[in-house]
Amino acid sequence: MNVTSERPGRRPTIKEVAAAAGVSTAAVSQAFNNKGRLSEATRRRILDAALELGWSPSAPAAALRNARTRSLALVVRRPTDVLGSDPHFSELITGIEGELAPRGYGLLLHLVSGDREENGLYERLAAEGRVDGAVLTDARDDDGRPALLARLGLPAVLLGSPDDTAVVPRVGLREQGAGISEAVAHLLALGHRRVAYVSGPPELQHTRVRRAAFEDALREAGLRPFAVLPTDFSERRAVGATEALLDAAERPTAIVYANDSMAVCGIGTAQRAGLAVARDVSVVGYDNLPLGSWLHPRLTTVDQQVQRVGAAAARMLLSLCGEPVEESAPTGRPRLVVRESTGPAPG
Amino acid sequence: MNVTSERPGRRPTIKEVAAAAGVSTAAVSQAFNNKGRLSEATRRRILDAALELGWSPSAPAAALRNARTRSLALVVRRPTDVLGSDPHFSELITGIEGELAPRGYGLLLHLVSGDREENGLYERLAAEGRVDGAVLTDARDDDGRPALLARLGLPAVLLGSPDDTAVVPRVGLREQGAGISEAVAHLLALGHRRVAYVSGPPELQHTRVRRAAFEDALREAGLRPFAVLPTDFSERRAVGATEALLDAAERPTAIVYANDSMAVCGIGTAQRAGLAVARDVSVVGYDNLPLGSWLHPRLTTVDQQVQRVGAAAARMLLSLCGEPVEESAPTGRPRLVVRESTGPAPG
DNA sequence: CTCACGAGGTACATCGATTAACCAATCGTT
DNA sequence: AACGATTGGTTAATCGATGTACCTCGTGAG
Repeated sequence: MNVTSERPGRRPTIKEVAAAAGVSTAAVSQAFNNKGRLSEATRRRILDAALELGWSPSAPAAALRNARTRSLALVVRRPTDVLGSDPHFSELITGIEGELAPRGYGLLLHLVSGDREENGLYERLAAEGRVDGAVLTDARDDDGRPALLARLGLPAVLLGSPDDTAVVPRVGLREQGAGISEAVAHLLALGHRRVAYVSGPPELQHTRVRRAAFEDALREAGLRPFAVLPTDFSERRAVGATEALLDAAERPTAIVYANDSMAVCGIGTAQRAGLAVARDVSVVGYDNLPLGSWLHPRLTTVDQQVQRVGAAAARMLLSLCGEPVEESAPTGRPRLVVRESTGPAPG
Repeated sequence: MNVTSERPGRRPTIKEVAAAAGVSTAAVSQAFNNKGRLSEATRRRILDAALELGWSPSAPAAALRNARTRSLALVVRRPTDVLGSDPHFSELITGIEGELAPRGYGLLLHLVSGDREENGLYERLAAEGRVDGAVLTDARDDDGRPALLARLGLPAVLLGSPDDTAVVPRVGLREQGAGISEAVAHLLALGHRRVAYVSGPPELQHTRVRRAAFEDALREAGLRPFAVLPTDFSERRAVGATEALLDAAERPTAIVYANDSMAVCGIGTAQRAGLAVARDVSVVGYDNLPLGSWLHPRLTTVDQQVQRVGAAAARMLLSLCGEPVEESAPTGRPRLVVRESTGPAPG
């Protein structure tokens, strides 16, 4: 461990490694990148010397030379209120990082509050050459980001219904509506007839998909939604929507929420109103956050495997960046997880 | 907008800007860094040309030249089970990013599962010169990271009880135990005498601090803890500890948890056991996650302002990296937030 | 008139790694 | 023995921005 004796902060350079191994810097580079032609003996000697000195190629130098930084951007849009986004993004990041880490890639995380800020950030990241690509979340209708990123020449993937014909490939589970359909079927089988939906922000694409699935599933059973209330995913709106529903003359016997966080708010609101969840009113969430199973009653929800989708998105993006990765689309579809927050329709 | 006509992906370089402005590349650099001596006229001409071409200095090139990347690392250790860490880190990241973004810094986020992996990662980040510094979370007893980072010459701050004499400065609220003391006082005032504590992993430093505060506060009232049960912050252990406590012959009338996530699990467990939280058993959490106020009953908890601490840590670290930032220590101390999960001791 | 000086810029080396082009042995072949 | 091919490397240019040392004017003083 003579490493310890080195003056801290002084990083060794390729030159020193080359000197230590008695070769040229080119040889060192070749040894590390498995290019060129080196005898197994010298290759080993070089790697040993590098290990001894604790050397790794300087990322900025390599990035400058190769025009590739080996890091990807994830920009998280965090509107006014936090609700719902957090655990979702944690899962997503877990999935992404799982693919990046073993390949030596880094994830550059940014939080923004709005449209202009997000776009400006992409411009800057591209102009500065800070990242090789970006993961776009929360596909919106009339989403300007794909075009922007295309113009910037920055590889990207968008999370949403699969569609590889688009400017920017989309990664996600197929049959996005399936989970909601299953949820409605589950409720209908329990005898529910007055079913309401508390949706997310209208501009998000998945809001439309889920809402349509909800309405279609009811229509096929010859029913109409009790109500469909849009929210901005904030606690205030989630609580407000729930209160409005529960205050109705003939209140719904079941409420489906566009995400788990709102469902939790809904459960709290119902309980505060003196109702027993599952017995008086059934609640269904969406996302299958761990949180859902801590509660009493445990939340019936739709699992959409955010983590696996994130991993698939990362692989797709890496592949777009020229990395040798097989880009396996995420298999399966959103699935209902029946727990305790749903029960037979009252009365 | 002749920018649109450019071939995508072809980033302009400083040379082109220099040519466009009719000056040397050195002048362009000086204009952007406010160094050297340039007339106001040429400076403006250069900035205009850069804007026109959409140029920003290449981050890798600048990093190579200056030995500073303008990005910081946050390594999140994510053990077996996720519980508790997620929302906490979301808050932390929010606080950090709020300071980094306006200064053009980036946050490189990594997830690791263990000790060796975390240390190896720091070695690599330092060796590759990928970051200028790192934020260390979850101070542990016998924590090897400060020494490691010092050896690597990588500036760092550690979240925990303030202590700027240490190898690596620590940033956090003062009087870390105050929140727990307040919680115990609150419970005692409500008439509770059998109070239990469900703690976090023993190796974490805050576990010891909070536990000591808990025991001290009870001792001052001439009482002893009903029990102190350690956990690993997992749902399983949180539920298990709660069940053990509630199964006891003379069960505790109040339980204090080392974080909100476990408290939520505890509430669920108590309810499942047929108990009414606040009436039959009081519950106190720690962290003041948004989640706590969605529940019914709303969670009484300790606010430790993770976001503000994160911001302070970021400022401290930026300052260590040579950035002109005033490093204001986070003011205040952990405070009890009384909501609905605590009530008078039963009968 | 000449020289020193400052204002305003420029030329060039440099950061560390990569790679195309090149070169010196060695080997097998006829 | 002579020659092409192969092996195992090396040399030098390059990526884009930055900073030091230097150069060139115009001006004011002596």
